[in-house]
Amino acid sequence: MKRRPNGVSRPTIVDVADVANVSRQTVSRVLADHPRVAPATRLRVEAAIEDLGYRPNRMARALVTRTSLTFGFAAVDMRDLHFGDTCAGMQAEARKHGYYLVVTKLDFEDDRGVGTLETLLTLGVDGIAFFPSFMEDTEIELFASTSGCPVVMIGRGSKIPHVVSIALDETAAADLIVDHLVQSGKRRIGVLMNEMYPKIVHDRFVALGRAITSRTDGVEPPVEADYPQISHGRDAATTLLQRRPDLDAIVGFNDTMAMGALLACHDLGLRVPEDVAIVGYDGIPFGAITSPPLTTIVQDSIGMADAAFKALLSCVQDGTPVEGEVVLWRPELLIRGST
Amino acid sequence: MKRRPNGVSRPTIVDVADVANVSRQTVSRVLADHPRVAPATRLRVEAAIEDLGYRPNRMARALVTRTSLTFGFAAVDMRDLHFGDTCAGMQAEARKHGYYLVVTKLDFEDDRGVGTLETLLTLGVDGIAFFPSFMEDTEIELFASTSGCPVVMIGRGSKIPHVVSIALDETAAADLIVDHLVQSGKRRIGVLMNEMYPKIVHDRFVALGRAITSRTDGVEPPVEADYPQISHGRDAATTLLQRRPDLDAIVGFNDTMAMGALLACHDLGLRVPEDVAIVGYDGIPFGAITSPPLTTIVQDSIGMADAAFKALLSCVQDGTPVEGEVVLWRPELLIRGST
DNA sequence: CACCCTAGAGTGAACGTTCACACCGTGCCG
DNA sequence: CGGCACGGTGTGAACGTTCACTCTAGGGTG
Repeated sequence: MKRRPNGVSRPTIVDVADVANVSRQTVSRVLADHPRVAPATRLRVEAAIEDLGYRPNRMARALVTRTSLTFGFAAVDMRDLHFGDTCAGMQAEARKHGYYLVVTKLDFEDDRGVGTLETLLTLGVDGIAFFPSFMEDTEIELFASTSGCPVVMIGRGSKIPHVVSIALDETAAADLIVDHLVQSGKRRIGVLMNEMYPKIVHDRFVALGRAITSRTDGVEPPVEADYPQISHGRDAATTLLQRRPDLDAIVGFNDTMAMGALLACHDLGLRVPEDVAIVGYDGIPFGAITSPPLTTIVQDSIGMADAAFKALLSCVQDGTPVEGEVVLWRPELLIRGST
Repeated sequence: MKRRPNGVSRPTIVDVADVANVSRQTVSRVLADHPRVAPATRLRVEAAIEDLGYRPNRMARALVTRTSLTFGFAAVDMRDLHFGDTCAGMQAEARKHGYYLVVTKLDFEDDRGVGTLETLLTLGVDGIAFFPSFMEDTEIELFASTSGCPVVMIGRGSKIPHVVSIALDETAAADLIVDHLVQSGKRRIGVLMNEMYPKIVHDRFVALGRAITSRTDGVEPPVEADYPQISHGRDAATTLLQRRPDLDAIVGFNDTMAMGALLACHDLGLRVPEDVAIVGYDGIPFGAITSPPLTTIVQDSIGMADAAFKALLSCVQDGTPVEGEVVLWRPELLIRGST
């Protein structure tokens, strides 16, 4: 048996076999619910398993089956509620299908995140879902093509070979926001980004820029680009509003940033939404209880998680290689008091 | 090489050995930075590794070394910011020491969580840290004593054999809160709990009850116990305040619950803190931006995470069995506008 | 010159499991 | 009654790695 730091050893399949007076293979068959085991034998084996408190070693199993029934999930920060919800959604789905989810923080310093994904591979996961916060598309493609397992990217709608991309339709989302703001009479729209997720930010920023220029044609300088060095939305928004006091609307990269902008407006004595309207992304619960409550683009994190899991599962089960597919998610604008 | 669903195979140590014209053992020595390898050979092996994109298989390695350099972490919900911060802290610490953290959701339905921890074991982790949301102490003891690896419990200060407990000093925290409320002239204190984490709730509830009875001696019915069926603090607080309109203070199990109570007061036209004072636990960032901002017991999630990691690491390195130790964390009351 | 030591490299076994195959006995069919 | 199918079980090999040991060549020492 296995000797471990606390002095206890875990029994192996051979220990069970000895107790039940059968061969390892018979125990293995019982574990796999194989039909050709005599009922009496099965009972003896099950008793031995119970007695010894035996649990199969998934690593040894994975080594020979080349399948660990484990998927990897990686994001920069699980406390971000959009990432967290997606993670929880995948976890639930995995559980339903007998899979296990190994979750890890995606680390910028670790080769922009590729190193983290590589580590997941060495851990033997059967597939990987991740948010591409820092990685270049070419890096992702290289990783996916050498990974030996299906790879799903969430949050960015680029078409990358060997990768399934699941993402919000940023163009549609930007259109929803800008249409709404323009209808509310807003014309000078500022955009508040966040350097934490440059790759996701980029698409969103570009989409908003396009939507703004196309809607507010020539009336006013259409967009104020801002990649703040400071992560906190409050400071970023304060800086932005001091530099551009004529702004009448601010779109935050996510709800947290937008809530920072809300505070900045309070600080500066600006009324929301009369002086400045504010919009966020994600639809986190806290956004409902700010004053005024936050207008936001709701992301269907659970739906995306389901789609991600199913993509991984079908690849693994069919053995079909991933071809590079983009699944766009339809955004929904939840209009509340801040606009 | 390894055949996988996307048709790509990952090279093994033997592939590297073949390319570099050495034996597997020599490659293994290069990987382990063994001194007795000729410089020329080392270079050849490193080139082969780079060429093939080889990464060692941690499962195979763990199988023979009986060490995976991996710790498991489990909590009910990573989106809870206290759990999330602790997780992030452990992840950072693990990374520093060359360890990998496998994170998982603790599932009530899975044998009250024990099943989840068992699965972590079958995955081959060298140690486990977890929040004991549903498990009975006896179950935890049984698990720990048969686990074969060090086990750290965070969030509950029970002395359990074979388990290191790291927890907030609930008595001290309750004293801080109640002293402060009494000094502010409050006498009828309601307590708002949350059925999601019954085991943590219990200690907190008991500590608050003791503190309240000892401070508000006989003047008024001292404590209103409430284990709401509804998880949302707003509903729970509304119910509580309708049933006990005489309450002049509410303590929430965590900041999220307390924020719900804040909303309930707004709903009912009660002024905070004049009519009802509100206190939470955890010190999450959103608590700073409510109106009024939330008074709260700050938990040092990162410090606890460090302590948990170090406990696991020293057990693994020294091979010393865990004896059952309780580490209490000193609470800090952050007084803001809600009291 | 015999001896031993050491640097550098390789070989078989083991970790805990499953896969492919072989084996044996029994019952049914022709 | 011979043959065959099949239920039930066991055995060797393999998965990818490291450990413990062995081997070889060369150099220093007495």
